[in-house]
Amino acid sequence: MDLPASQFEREGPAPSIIEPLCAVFRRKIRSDGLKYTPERARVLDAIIELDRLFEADELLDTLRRGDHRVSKATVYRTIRLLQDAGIVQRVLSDRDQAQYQLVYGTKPHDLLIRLDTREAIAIDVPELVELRQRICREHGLVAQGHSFQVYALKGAIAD
Amino acid sequence: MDLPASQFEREGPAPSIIEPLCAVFRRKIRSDGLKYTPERARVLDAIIELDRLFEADELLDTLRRGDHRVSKATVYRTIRLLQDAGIVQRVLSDRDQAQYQLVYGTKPHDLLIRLDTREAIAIDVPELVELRQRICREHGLVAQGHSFQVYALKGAIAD
DNA sequence: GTCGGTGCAAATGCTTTGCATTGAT
DNA sequence: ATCAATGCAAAGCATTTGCACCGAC
Repeated sequence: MDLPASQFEREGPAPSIIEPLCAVFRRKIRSDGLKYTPERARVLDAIIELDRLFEADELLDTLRRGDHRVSKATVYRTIRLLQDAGIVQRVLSDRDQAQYQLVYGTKPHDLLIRLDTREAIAIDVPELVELRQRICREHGLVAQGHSFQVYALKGAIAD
Repeated sequence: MDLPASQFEREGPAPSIIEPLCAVFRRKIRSDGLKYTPERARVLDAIIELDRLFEADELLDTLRRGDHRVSKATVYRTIRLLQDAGIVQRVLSDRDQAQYQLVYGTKPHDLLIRLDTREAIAIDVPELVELRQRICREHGLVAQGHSFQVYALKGAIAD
């Protein structure tokens, strides 16, 4: 597991436990007058298979292991399409490579991250919704989502 | 400087309202057997003058407006030094250019980020400290820091 | 006088783009 | 048959690095 991410609440179509993601993607692609190609399907498959934060690079590696190769250019182009479709989101990061995650149909995660093991534990902090509303109101804005990570250690001194 | 995916409380020397930041920087630089040059001083000045999240680019622009120019290479090299000194920290971001902020002697900043303009506003949310303590206690851990960002829009529908 | 620092330009490394060919519809 | 998609290689950017000269100590 790697560094966290911003999670946004989704708007738009329902989470859809029934409809597979690839179908959602295909529908969106076609409704834009574009074509649903095997390469695009494979990129999405690789993302689903990875099932965690990913970088374009890792996707490329995963895809290379398959029978059919997908070019770097297509991987980047597909990531962009998936972002436009609301299926993938670029996450906040302090690394040099962009990081993405699958977000379609997920709730926002708040994370508790162990600095020693880098383990990330999903936590539920309902009061943050109210908190962020209050903050936004004070600035004349409307909250769309949030990201909260707590960093911790086992048996440390501070705090 | 790898860990901080976010905002941590500083350890080490006191926040120092008396001692100017440049003096802190100079002391650190010299204690490492390095040299405190006018260029390095000017970069730190520019950061202090900007007084907000910044990108290397903006720093360069600010510096160009002055009489003495500082090269791009030196700006990047100095940012790295300032990170090592714990004066500047790279922040989580989903942009293409890295973003940094002054952190020396400051409390962790929580951020309010406008999704439309990408503007990041530092906010103070003191209750998060207590919140994170509670969360950590429930997991038998000790909090070391946290990261909180709220994403918002002007006059949007949701929330 | 010594090293380390600076500016410049070249090199990197991630990401995007132009173009000729291929393929989904 | 059409028009978008693909793969490749080249181009674009942000950032880093090599090197000759410069300056803090």
